[in-house]
Order: sequence, then C-alpha cells, then structure tokens
Amino acid sequence: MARFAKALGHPVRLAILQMLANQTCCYHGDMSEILPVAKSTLSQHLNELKDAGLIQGTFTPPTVKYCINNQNWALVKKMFEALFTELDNEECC
Amino acid sequence: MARFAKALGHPVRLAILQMLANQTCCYHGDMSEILPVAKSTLSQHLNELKDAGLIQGTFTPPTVKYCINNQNWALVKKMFEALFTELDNEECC
DNA sequence: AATATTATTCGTACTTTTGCGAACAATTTT
DNA sequence: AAAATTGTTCGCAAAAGTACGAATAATATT
Repeated sequence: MARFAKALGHPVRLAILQMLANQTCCYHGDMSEILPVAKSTLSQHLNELKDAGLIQGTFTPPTVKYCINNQNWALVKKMFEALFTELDNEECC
Repeated sequence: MARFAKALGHPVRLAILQMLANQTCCYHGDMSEILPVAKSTLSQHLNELKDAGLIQGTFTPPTVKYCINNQNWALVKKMFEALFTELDNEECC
C-alpha cells in the first residue's frame, strides 16, 4: 500500500492518472503537450506508475498508449477504503 | 492531494496511522517499542504526518499523545474517493 | 537507403528523503 | 538540587527522487 501511495504522491503523476481517467489523452505525446515537464521526465513518471502497477503502456507505432491498470486499481481502492473505515470507526484519544 | 499521498507513502507512517486507528497506542513511546526504527526517526515520521495535517500531537507530560486529525482526514477520504470514482467510470483505451 | 517522428534510456546535477546516534530540552521523581 | 524519563532537534551519511538535454532505439515516411 505504501508503494501505491508513494506512486500517487506527485502532482504530475496524479495529473497523468486523471487524464487517463477522463480519456482526454492516453498518449505520451498528448500528455507531454499539457504537462509542464520534459518528455524524458514524463517517461520517468510514467514508468514509476507502471512499476507500481497503476497503469499499463502499449506500443502502437509510432506512439505509446497508456491505460489504467484496472485490476490493480481495484486493489488500491480496496486498501484505501479499508484504511478509511478503520480510521472512521474509532475516536482516538 | 499529492501531499497527502506522499505522507501515506511510507510503511512506517502507514503503521502509525493504523495504530492510531486501532487505538492500540497513541503515545510515542508505545509506538517506539513496536516499530523497528530509532526514536529520532519515529519523531521525523510523526512530524511529517503532522505537517501533512493527518495527525495531531499534544504534550501530556511526560509523554506525547498523538491522534488522527479527523477534519483533514475527511478531506483526504473525499479526494481519494473522487479519484476512485473518476477512474471507475471510464474504460480508457 | 535516408529522413522524420515518437518515445525511451543515458549521463549529469540537484534536492529530498530516510535513518541513526549524540546532544539537547522539558518535566517528574528522588 | 540531582537524577531519571521522555521526546525532539542537530549533525551527519547514504539512498532515492526529480529534472533536463543529449544520445539512442524503433518505426514510418519519403
């Protein structure tokens, strides 16, 4: 879970996920035009999201198409919601 | 939101939050006995959670008592759930 | 085959994070 | 007042994260 949260802990990466969610753009190039980072930096962030299992990328020449990894995302959702209810339940102190 | 996620992106900090949620321990000393880090390191993590607004600490001599920051936590919950539904809705690609 | 397009990897620099022990502060107990 | 307890801050070191441009790879176009 820490791994997932860590991957979510950067504005650019959150922006990427929201773009993918809104289907406004799925392609590296499109994101690159919108996000204020160099292409190489964007690649790094995309890789981190991929390594964390949050997205998938497929090479559709000459571009790369990125998608949400729905299975893992369901897991993320589950974990976070578990934490939320845990925290909701109790009045600590 | 990135700030919150970042704060959640470390195993020790997640453990702290779960302890607070379970009320198993609210005191620095108690956590220090369970978590495999030096006291100074624990202080750092507690500080980061505090700076992120996820917990609160009050000094009750001679110990320090930590609690969940419920208001901010509600915000966190809201933000994450918004992202979850955003990601649920669409079939990207 | 040469060129153009797209994206990744490489090399580099800088900043932040993580972690520890020692020193320090604050309070309570002796 | 001295000693003990509790937790933070300081100083340092190692590791990871962030970012860029240049070089590289892979494919499509000319």
